[in-house]
Amino acid sequence: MTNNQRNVQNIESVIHYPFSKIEKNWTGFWLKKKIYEPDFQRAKKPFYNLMMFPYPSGEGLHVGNMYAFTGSDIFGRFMRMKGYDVFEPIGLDGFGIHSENYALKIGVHPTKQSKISEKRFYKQLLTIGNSFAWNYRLETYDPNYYRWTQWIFLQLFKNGLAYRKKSPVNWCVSCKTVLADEQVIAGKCERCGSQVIKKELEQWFFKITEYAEKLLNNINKIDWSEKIKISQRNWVGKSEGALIKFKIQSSKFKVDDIEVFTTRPDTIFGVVYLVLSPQYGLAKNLESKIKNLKEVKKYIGQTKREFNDFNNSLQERTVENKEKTGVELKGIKAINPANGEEISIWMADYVLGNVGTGAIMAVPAHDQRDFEFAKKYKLPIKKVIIPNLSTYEVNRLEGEGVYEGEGILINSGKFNGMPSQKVKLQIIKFIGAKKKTQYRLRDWLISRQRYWGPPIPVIFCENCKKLLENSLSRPNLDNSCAKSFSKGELENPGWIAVPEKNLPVKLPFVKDFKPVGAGKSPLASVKSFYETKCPKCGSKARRETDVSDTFLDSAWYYLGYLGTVANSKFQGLNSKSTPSSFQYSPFSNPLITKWLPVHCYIGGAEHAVLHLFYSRFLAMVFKDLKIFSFEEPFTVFRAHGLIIKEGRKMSKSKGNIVNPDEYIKKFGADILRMHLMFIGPFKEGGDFRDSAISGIVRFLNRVWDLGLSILSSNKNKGGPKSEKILPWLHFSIKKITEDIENLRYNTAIAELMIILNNFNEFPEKVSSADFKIFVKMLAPFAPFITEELWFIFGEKNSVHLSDWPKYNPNLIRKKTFELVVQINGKVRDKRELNIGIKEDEVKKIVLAGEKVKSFIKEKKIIKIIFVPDKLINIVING
RNA sequence: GGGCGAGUGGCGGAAUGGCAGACGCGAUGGACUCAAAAUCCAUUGGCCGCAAGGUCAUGAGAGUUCGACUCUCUCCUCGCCCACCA
Repeated sequence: MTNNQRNVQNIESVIHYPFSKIEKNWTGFWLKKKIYEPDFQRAKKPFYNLMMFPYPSGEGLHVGNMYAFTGSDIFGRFMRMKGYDVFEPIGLDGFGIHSENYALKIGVHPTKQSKISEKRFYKQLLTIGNSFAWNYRLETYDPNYYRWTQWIFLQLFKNGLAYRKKSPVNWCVSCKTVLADEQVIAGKCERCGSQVIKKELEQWFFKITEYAEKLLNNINKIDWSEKIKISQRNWVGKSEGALIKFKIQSSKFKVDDIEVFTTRPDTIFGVVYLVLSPQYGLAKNLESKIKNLKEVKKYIGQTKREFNDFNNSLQERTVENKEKTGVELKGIKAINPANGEEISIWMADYVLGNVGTGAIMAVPAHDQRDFEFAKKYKLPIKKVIIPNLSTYEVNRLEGEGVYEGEGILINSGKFNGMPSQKVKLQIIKFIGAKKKTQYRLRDWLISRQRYWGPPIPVIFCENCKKLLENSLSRPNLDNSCAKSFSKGELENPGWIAVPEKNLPVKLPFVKDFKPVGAGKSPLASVKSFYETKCPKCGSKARRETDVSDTFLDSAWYYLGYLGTVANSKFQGLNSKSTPSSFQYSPFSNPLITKWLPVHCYIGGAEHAVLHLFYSRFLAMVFKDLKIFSFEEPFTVFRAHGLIIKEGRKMSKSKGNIVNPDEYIKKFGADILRMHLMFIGPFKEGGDFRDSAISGIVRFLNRVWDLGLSILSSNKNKGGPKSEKILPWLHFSIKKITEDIENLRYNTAIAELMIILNNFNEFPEKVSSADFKIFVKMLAPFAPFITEELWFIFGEKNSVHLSDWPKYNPNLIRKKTFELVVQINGKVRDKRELNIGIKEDEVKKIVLAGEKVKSFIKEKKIIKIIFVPDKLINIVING
C-alpha cells in the first residue's frame, strides 16, 4: 500500500471540524430562514441564476451534476454578496426516454420510479451546499407542468407552426422500438447494439426552419461561449448558392430538365456530368428514353436494399468511406448551360435524395467526391479554377489533386482570369439560374412513439376532415365551416386542437408501458384514452397517442420556475406550489418583465444544439405571440467542462461513475465542492481523482484552526487592531473577484490558499477583521464551514448575505518594483527601484551594475528597450 | 472529410507578448513519536558545477519581435462535435 492510498483511506478521520454536524445544521437553518429566496416583487437588482436541471436517473445525482451545480452556485453566491437579488431554482427533467428506459430496465413503472428518484435527487441536492430557492422547484412530469407543455403545442398548432408529415424514425429491429437520434450510435442501437433502420411514420413537426435566419442572426447579439455559438451556426448551416437547370436531350429531342443546387456556380464550366440520387423521381418521358433502363432499375433496387429503403441514417451510408457506385443513364445527355457541351448523366449512391434537389452537377476537378467517382468510371476531369498565382499552391496545379478552394477562373470562356468569389453572381445571371439560400436545419420532429411524455393534445376527427375538405373544394360556397378552424386545423385536415380549458391531457396509467412496436405509442392500445369525442363537432374521434419530445419539456422550464413563484403566494409557503394551479399562467406572469431574460445560464456543452437551440426558437415564437418582449431567453450562457475519470467519460457501462454521496459522507460537501473546483478550469473540466483531495482537507483544517486560534487570542489579549489591513490582502481581493467573474475558480482557490499561507506566517498579527474578509471570500466555495466560523466570530446574519469585500486600489499600489534586467532577451539581473522612475535614470543605474558590465564588456550596445516599472532589455551585438 | 479545442515537471495545473512551472498532489530529507499516522520545516524540471553560477527546456519545425508557452504558418498527436449538405 502506498502512502497515497493510506492518506485517502485515513484522511476523513483527520478533518478538524465536525463537518457533518455543521453541514446538517446550516442546511436546516438556511431553509428555515429562507435566506436564498429573494423578494420577487421588491427585488431591486434581480439576478436569475439558472443551471441546467438534471434528468433524474435512478442511479442518483452524478458527480458531473454536482460539478456543474457547484460552479453555477459559486457564481450565484458571489452575485448575492455583490448585492444582487439572486434567484437560483432547481427542478427535475424527469419526463422522457432516459427515465423511461431506466424504469424498463429495473421493471418499475415510471410513475412510481419517478417518485422514488425525485425523493432521492432532492435529498441529494439538499446536501451539496447550493443556494437553491427550494420552494420553487418543478418536475416536468407533473401534470401541472406538462399542462403548459401541451399548451405550447397548441399555440404553435393554432398559429400554423406545427404540422404533420410522413417522416422516417429510427427503429431498432431487435428492441422493436423507436429510438431518439441520440440513441443511435453509428447506425446501431445504443442498448442492444443491433441494426437500426428507419421507418416511415406520420409525425408532428415544428416549423423551426421558419426562424432559421433569426436564429442565425441573433447569435451575434448574445453573450455565449464562443464554441456554442459556432455549433449553432453550423447547425443552421446556411449555404448560399444557385439552382441551375440542365436541359436534357435524347437524339435531338428535348426531354425534360434536371435541376441541381450548388454553392459553386463559379465552377459551371468544369461540370462534366450530372449525378442523380437513386431516390430521384425520374419523369416518365425521361425514363422512356433511357436505353439501359433495366440496368438502372436494377441499380435502384440494389441501393434500395443496401440502404433499407433509403431510410438509413446518413451516418450509416457514409460509414468507412464506402466506395461510390453508380450507373450511367445511357441514351440521354444533359447540356451544360455555360458552354453548350453535351455531358453524361449518372445515377450514384453518393448523392442523397433528401439534400438539395436530389441531383448534383459534378465538377471532379474541384470536388473530392466527384473526383473519386470520375476516377473510378474514367470520366473527364476539367480544371476551371487555379489558386491565386501568388501562392505556393501553384505546384499543386501539376498534380492530379482536387482543388476545392477559391481562386482564378480558367477554361471558363469570358470569365477567364476573374476571381471565383466575385464571379458567382455574374455566372448565375449568365446561365439564367436562380440564386438560392439553403439551410441544413430541418424542422423539429416532436412526436415520440413512447409512453413517458406529455400526450400531444390533438384529436383526429374523420367527420371534421370531410366537412373541411368539402368546404375547401367548393370555395365559392358558404365557407363558414372552414372559418371556424384554426390555421393548424386547416393545414392538417381532421386534426382538432384539444380546447385549452381541457388541459392537461393526462397521461393515463398504463401497466405495460413497454414500446409496443409497429410504430405506435403504448397509448395506442389504451381504448379509454384514445376513444373520445371531437371537441368541434361532437362525433366519435380518436386522440393522438404519441407523446412529445423531452426537449419540448425543457425548452421552457425557466418560465416554469417563475410560474411557481407567481403562484406561490396563493398557497401556503410550506406546501409546494406549481406553475399552473392558481392565478397566473407561466406565460402571463407579472414577474416575467422583471426577472427575464435569464441573466446567467451555466450548463454542459453537449446541449449546444438541442436544448439551447430549441429554447431560443420557442422564445422567438413567444415573442411573436406577444407573450413577452425579448427574443433571446438567456442573456449569458457559459459552458462548463466535463468531469471524466481516468481519461474517459464516466458511464454506467464502464463502471467508473463517482457518486458524490460517498464523498460528502466522508469529507463533507465543502471539501468535495472545493476539490471539484480545484481540479482545473471550470470551463474545461478535468479528471476526477482522489489523490489531490487531501490538499483541500489540509486547507480547510488550517482555516478552521486559524479561525479558532485568532478567536482565542482576541479574547485573551484583544488581538490586533482591525484597521491594520494588509496591502497584499487587497491584491488578493482583486484577484479573487476577477477570477470568480471569469469562472476561473481553480485560480481563485489558489489565491485563497496564498492568503491562508500568508496569515499563517504570523498568525498572531491577523486581526479578526482581516480573517473575516478571508471567510467572506471563501464563502461561495465552502458555504458551510464559513457560515460556522462567521457565527463563531459573533456575527448574527448569514455570511452569505454579507457584502463582498472591496479592495482599495491605493493599498495595492506599491512604492517600489522589481526591475527585470535582460541582455539580449535573457534575464541577467534584477533591481528594486521606485515606481515611476524615468528611463534615463534606470539606464544609468543598470549600466553601472557590475553584472551588466561583465556581460557587455567591449560589446556594442545596439539599442535599449525600456518598459516602465517592469523591464529593461539591453541589446548588444555578438 | 469538416469545425472547434488542447498538447507545459512524476501528476492536476499557473503564466495569453516581458522572471516558465503560481497553487496543489506526489516524492525525498529532517523535526516530533517507542513506532506509525497527522502536523511542522526544508528540497523537488533536466544537464554541468564544490559553489557562485551557467545551460537546455512549454508536441515538432519555421516565421514575426529587442523579447514568444503566448502571435503567424506548416506538420504530428489527442479530445469533443458534425459529417458524401453539392
